[in-house]
This record gives sequence, C-alpha cells and structure tokens, in this order.
Amino acid sequence: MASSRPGPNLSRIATSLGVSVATVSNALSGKGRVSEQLAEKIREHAAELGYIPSQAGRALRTGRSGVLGLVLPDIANPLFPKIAQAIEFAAKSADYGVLIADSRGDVTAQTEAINRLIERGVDGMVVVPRRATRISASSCPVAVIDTASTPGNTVAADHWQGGQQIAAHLAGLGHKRILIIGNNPESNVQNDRAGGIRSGLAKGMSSEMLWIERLEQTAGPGCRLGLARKAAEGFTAFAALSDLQALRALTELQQEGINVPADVSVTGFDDLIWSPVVTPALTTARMDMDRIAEIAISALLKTILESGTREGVIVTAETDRVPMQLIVRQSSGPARPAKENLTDGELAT
Amino acid sequence: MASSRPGPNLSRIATSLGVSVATVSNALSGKGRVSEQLAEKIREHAAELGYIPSQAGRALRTGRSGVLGLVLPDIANPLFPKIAQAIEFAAKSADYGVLIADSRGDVTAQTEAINRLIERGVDGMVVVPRRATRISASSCPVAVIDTASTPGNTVAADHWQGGQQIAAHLAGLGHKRILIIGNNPESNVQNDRAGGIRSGLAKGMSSEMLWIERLEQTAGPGCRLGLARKAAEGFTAFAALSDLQALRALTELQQEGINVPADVSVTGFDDLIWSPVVTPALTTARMDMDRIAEIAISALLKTILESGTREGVIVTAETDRVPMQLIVRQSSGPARPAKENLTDGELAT
DNA sequence: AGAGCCTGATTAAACGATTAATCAAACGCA
DNA sequence: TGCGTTTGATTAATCGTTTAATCAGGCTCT
Repeated sequence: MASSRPGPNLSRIATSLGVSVATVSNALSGKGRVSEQLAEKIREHAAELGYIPSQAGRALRTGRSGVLGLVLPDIANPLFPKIAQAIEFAAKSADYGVLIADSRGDVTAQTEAINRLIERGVDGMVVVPRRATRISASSCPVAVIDTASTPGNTVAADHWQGGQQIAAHLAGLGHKRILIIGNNPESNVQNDRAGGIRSGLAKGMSSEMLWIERLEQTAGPGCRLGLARKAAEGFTAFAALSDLQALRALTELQQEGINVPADVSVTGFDDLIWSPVVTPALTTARMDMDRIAEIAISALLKTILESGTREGVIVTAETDRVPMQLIVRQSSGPARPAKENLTDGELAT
Repeated sequence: MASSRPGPNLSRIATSLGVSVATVSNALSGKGRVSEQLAEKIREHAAELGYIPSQAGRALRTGRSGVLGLVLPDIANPLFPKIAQAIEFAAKSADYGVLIADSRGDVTAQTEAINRLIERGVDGMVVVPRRATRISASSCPVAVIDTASTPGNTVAADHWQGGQQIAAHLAGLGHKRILIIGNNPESNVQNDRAGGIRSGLAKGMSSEMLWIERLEQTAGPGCRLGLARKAAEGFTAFAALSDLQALRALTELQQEGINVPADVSVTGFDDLIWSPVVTPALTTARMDMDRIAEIAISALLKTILESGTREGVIVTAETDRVPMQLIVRQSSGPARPAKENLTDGELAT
C-alpha cells in the first residue's frame, strides 16, 4: 500500500557507491565540498539509474514547493490560452510548475481559488483579477496582471498606449467619427484602452462609446448592436476593445451588407486566435504576453528567493507596463469621403 | 532562511492541547481510534488556529502528491479553456490540484512535458494528445482524451455521432451538396467528425472534402478558401469540422456578398466562445466537456487509489464516448431551391 | 615538531504528516 | 479474582532531502 516511489533515491545511490547521502546530495546540487572526481562519478551513476529527486522530500525540507499558482477570472476567457502558455513557459524556465485555479463564478470563487492554491503550498501566485476586484495579499507573494490603472498591478500590457496606437492608425486613414465598442464599463482594462483611444484622437476627430453589456440588459444577449445605423449616421470606424467584440461588429456589419474595409473600418485588441483567419483579417493591437509573463514570474521569484519568510506581498516590477504592438491587417482602410456617407445615411434612414 | 511555513502544524496543535501528534492526526482524518469528545475538541482547536496540513509532509509519507497533470497539444488551442476548466473542476471536487504542461512545438515537446509532470510527482495525468501521437504509458496512470478511433483513448466526445447530427440537421433543411471543411487530415478527431457527417447523409445527398492546411501549403496561410465558387457550383451547406473553420468560412462568404443562411448554410463544431455572438450565430455541435472531464478524472482516480504501485497504465472508463449536442442557431437554414443556385452559378462563372 | 588551516568526507538533525505497534486502563465474564 | 477483550491514547519509525556541525587527515608555516 505504501506505494513507495519506483525510482532510486539519494540513499540508494549512496549505498550503491559506498558514500554517504549527504555527499550525494552535495555532489548533485554542487553545494557542499566534494572532490570533482567523486562528484563526477556520482552524477554519472545518478543519471545511469535515472534518479529523479523527490519534490515532496525537498519541499518538506526546504519549505518551498517549486510550484506557482495561476488564478484566472474566467478560465473560459479567450485570452486564457496565451496567458497560461506564457506563464507556464516562463515558470518552467525557472524550474517551477504551474497549478491552475479557475475562479469561475463570483468574487468569492476567486478567494476560494486563491485559498486552494495556498493550501496546496504554492510558493507564489500570478493573479489575473476579476473585474473591479482588489487582491488582498494572502500568505504568499502575489503578482497581479491587469492594467496600469489597477491599484496593486504588478505588470501588464500598456493598454492605454495600445489605444493610442489604434487611434493614430485610424487618424492616419482619415477617419473622423469613431465608435468605441466595449463590453463592460467596470473593466479597468477596457477603460484604459478606451481612454487611450480617446487621448490619441487627432484634431477634428470625435468618438462615442457603446457598452455591449448595457445594451444586452434591455435587448437581450446576442442582440444586434445597431451598427448599420451608426454607419449611416456617419461613423466610419468601429474600434472594439477586444477582438471578440470586433468579431461581433465585423460579422454584424457584413450581414447588413456593409463592406469592411471599403465602407467602414473595424479594429480590435488582443490578436486572438481567429483574428488572422477571418475575412477581412482583423487589424488589432497585440500584447506581448511572453514578456509580461517573464516579468511577472521573475518579480515573483525574486521576492520568493529573497524573503525567506513567506509573507503575503504583492510584488512589484521595474517595468509595470509592456508596449502593445499594432498589427495592421485588412479590416481597416481609408475612410470614405464624408459626402458618400451622407448619401448612405439618407438611404438608410 | 529556512522559511518554515507560517501556520500551525500537527505538533503545535498537539502540545497546545496536551495530546500526541498521532491523536491529532487521527482525529482530523477520522482514521484511528479517538473518543468523539476529544476529536471534536481537536477539530475545533485546529479550525481556530487555521490549521492547513502540509502537502509536502503528507506527500512524503503517503507517496501521493494529490496533484494531477494536464497535458495539452497546444495550449493556445481555443478549446483549451473549456477543457482546463472542466478538468480543474472535476479534480478539485476530489481534492486534487491540476498542474499544466504545454507541449507547444513538436512531438518531443509532448514527451518532455509529460516527463516534467512526472518529475513533479503527479499522481496521474490527463493527456489530450497531439495529432497522430500515441501516448506511451509512463510511470503513472494516464487518461487520454481524444476520440474513439484513437487507440488507447480513455474517453472523449462522440465526434462521429456529432457529425451525424450535423448531417441529419442539414438533411432536414433540404441540403443536397455539402462541403466539409477541415483543417488537418491527420487529426483523428476531424476524421471522425467528417466520417460521421458522411455516414449521416440522406439519400440523394453528396459531400466533398476541403482540407485547409493542404490548400494553404500552396496558396499561403490565411488565403481565401474559394467558397464563393463552391457556392456557385451548387454547394448549399458548408460543414466545418471546428468553429474556427466555420468562422473563417462564414466571414469569407459574407465578404463575397453571399448571405448566410439565406443563400447557404454554415455549421461548425465545439460551440466556441464566439459562436453565439457572431452574426449570424453559428449552428454547431457541442461536446459535454464537464462530463468528459468527470469521467476521465474518476477513471484516473480509481486507478490511482486501487493500484498502490505507481504503474504506468492508460486507464479505461466504462463509457468511452459522450454524446454531442446539436445547437441550432441562425447560420443554418433551408436550402435554396436548385434552380436559383443555377442562376447564381451562371452569374458567378 | 606542534599549532593552525584547508580539504573532503560523514553524522545527525530537522521538515510535517501518517501509521503500525505498543501500552495502560477499564470492562466483561466465568 | 483473574484472564481476555475492547477502548483510547501514545511511541516511534518512516518517507527523501537538505544542511549545519563535526571529524579525520594532510598540508603549511613558524
């Protein structure tokens, strides 16, 4: 029943070579004082036997599990794959494992998820917080990835700057009236993106905001956004705050017989999986998740290694925002001259 | 530096109450022989102190880590969120944690990912195998989620039956010529879905296959699929083997001025995040991931608990395929009468 | 030559939980 | 009364690793 692990352990290697376990441990970790010849012999023999150190034994002794937690607001979020991938990659480079915890549901679920991770003994965790949630430092270091305007944010994409890039791109194409399409006004990320767009508008440009969740509260989920009418009113660019909303806008426009990008332009954020393969491919602003993850993880590890005592702090990094990259594809093009829009407007109304 | 965990441990509780650690352990686990009154007192005191058992200590003694691994072919896969969410949910119900491992890249990366998990001491793992990969049983129980036709598959959605549902749906709408759109002919899942569709075609119906990756090898990634021409040739339904391809088809058709579902129908698979929000919303076949995960995890846990010895087996479950559910939305509708298609065909060619 | 100093190894004590083995007391019963 | 059994608790070993403390030689230097 005891199901003792199959592989060899330190003492097996030790007795097999006629040395002490401490020497083997030292040889393999390169820490104590072991002659180079003996060390080499030990390493060889260990490799030969296929020695795998017991994480449990090590964790018990060192007080560190070698595992980080990853908490996500809603694991079904289309952004999740990239985040998880980047975090896992950054963690494994430092020989850490990643334990996932989904906080599907309400805010208490987020707290429960965090607690579960702590019970599992993670050395630290990365939290992508639920909207408008503040992470209370628990009993281990925490890195928060959200957006610069979130208090306690460790590192994130520079959503504001991303918005500015989108705005500059649209300005360059001659667009004057921009409809910004967001999902939820409580999202810090979306507000920063929208703010960035507005701040980047050139002289003579104006914008209006459309929050989908508000609309859906009266019109029902999955309802039309009424973009054809907006186009008729003279909006020539639809800047969604996420590719999911951009996709929704794009298909609705196309369904109404409005051509993208000939008639109007559509842009998104995040460069999600479908962005390059839809027709027209989406112009979008991409975050450098690999870099964000790298910064978050290294800040986390630094805190973990330095502070021996497992205090619950929210770690900080030197760079707290990573620039977004504008990806120009086919969904954005030159604005139609205003007069034609007027004509369209007359036809549509 | 030793960074001893902050919370109380068994011996702290024991001395604090004047009993032995063994008694405390027994009281909390309900295993040994402890009087009900004392047990109650111990439980109370433990809760009061906020006792959290050390996973490391427990793992070291019992030889079980309480952690399962999840290996995914490509974590960036849009299906990943649902899988991870379902697996994590099923695992946490059984008090297990989930460690992720991305096998981004080639087949060797998959093996490396599996090895990393084993080094971390997982008690078992769930593998969604890379295309055309056979999982060689390693040193812990493994559950494989792919498709029924994959040798060694533990449990999966009944992709074949899902295909039949799609076919039946299209047959009911009067479609005669179906274009099946897949990504990669080496995918067992896609082949089963396609096979299901073909097997479900009614009398007088015919189908043709289009593999996107093959097309892209000559025409370049992101190229047009030439669906307008196919529509002109008389195809009235486009059955994609995944919602990602369905989306690609839908937007391409819309861009060409072909109306969905008035002119042609489009269906997909998986009910991915965007399916309900695009216009028209996608008709698709959804897998019951929660149930699949539940079956996989329970089969895994059964093997783990039964076989004390950590052997590397691929576990089996009583039910190896879970029915898919057809979700009918707006992207599929009655087939246009053949003569009109002819007219369109004349116009287009 | 003896005191002191490296060098290269060993000893032994943790870390925290589980669990088989043991033990003391109380109880039942002839 | 005395023997066997049950109950309720303790003792002690164990899992595998790390690491401080110790120790035996060989070496240098005065």
